[in-house]
Amino acid sequence: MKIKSQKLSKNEKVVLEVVKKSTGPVKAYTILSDVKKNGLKAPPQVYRALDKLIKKGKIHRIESKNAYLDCQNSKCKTSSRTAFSICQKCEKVTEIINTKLSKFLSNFKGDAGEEYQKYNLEFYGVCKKCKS
Amino acid sequence: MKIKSQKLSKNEKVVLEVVKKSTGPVKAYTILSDVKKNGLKAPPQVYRALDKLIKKGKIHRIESKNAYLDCQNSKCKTSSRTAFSICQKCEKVTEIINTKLSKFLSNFKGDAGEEYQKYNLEFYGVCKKCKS
DNA sequence: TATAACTTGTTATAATATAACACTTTTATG
DNA sequence: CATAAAAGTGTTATATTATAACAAGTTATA
Repeated sequence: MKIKSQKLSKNEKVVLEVVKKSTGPVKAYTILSDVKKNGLKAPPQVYRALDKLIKKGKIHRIESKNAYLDCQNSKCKTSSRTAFSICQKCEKVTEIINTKLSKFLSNFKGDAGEEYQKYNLEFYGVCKKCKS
Repeated sequence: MKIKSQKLSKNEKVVLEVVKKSTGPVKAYTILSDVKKNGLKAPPQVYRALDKLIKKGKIHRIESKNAYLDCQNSKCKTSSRTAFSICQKCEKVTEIINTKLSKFLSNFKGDAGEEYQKYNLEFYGVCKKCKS
C-alpha cells in the first residue's frame, strides 16, 4: 500500500497555521476571515485545504461542533481512528491518546464479524478545570 | 433524579413517524417536505421536534451525516451513550447494541480520571451486503 | 381562575458547505 | 526535454443545515 505524500500545498500550509495557533477547535469561517490577510478569499479555498489536511492526518474534524482541531498526536499519520473529550461547560476539546482505548476500538467487530477501518468517538463530560 | 416525561407533543409525534418509517437516517429538510402534508411549514417546527425527540431518547442524530435515525434499542431511554456503524458504500447506518462495548466506554476514564457522562461513537466500514 | 411552563406558528436570517468552471502549477513519464 | 496528466488555485454563485426572535395558543396545576 502506497503511502500518500504528506507534502502540503500553499493554501494547506496557511490554513494549518491558523488551526495550529488556535487554542481549541476552529470554525471554517473563522479560518476564512483569518486567512484573508494571506490572500485567500472564498470558502472553497478553506474547505479544500481542510479536507486535504484531514486526509493527511494533520487536523481532525470535531463532528458535533463543525470545527477543526490540530492533531495533537505526533504519531498520528491518519485521520481514521479518532477519539476526543469535549467539556460541556467550557467547550474545550482534547484528543484522547490512549492505547487501551484505541486497541479496543480497532479490534472491535460487529456481531456478524464486520470489521471497521475507521471510527470517531466523542466523549462529553466536565473537564478538571471546570469541575474545581 | 426526576425522570423526564416521555410524552410526545403533536409535532413530535408527526416527526417521529417520518423518522420511524424511513429505512435509514433522514435529513431535517427531507422530514420537512414530508410533514408539510401534516400542516407543518417551517424548519423550526421540525428542528424543535427533533431536539426534543433526541432528548427523550426516541431518535439519534448521526453527526457525520447531519441526519436523524430512529432509535432501534428498545431499552434506550436516553441519547447519552450511542454507537453506530456506517457503511461507506451504501451509507446504511445501524445502531450498535453491544454490552461489551457500552460497558467499556461507559467505564472509560481519562488519564487524570475524568469521567464522561455521554459519548457518541461512529464506526465506518463496508457492510456485509456491500462486501458480497 | 390565574399563572407558569410548554408548545406552536411564522418570518427572517445565520452558519455551514459545495457545484461548477476557468485557469495555473506541479509531477510523472515516454 | 516535451508534454500530458494530475493536483492545486481563484472565483461566482448557490445549496444545505440550523437558529433567532417574537407573537400567540395550549396545558398543567397551584
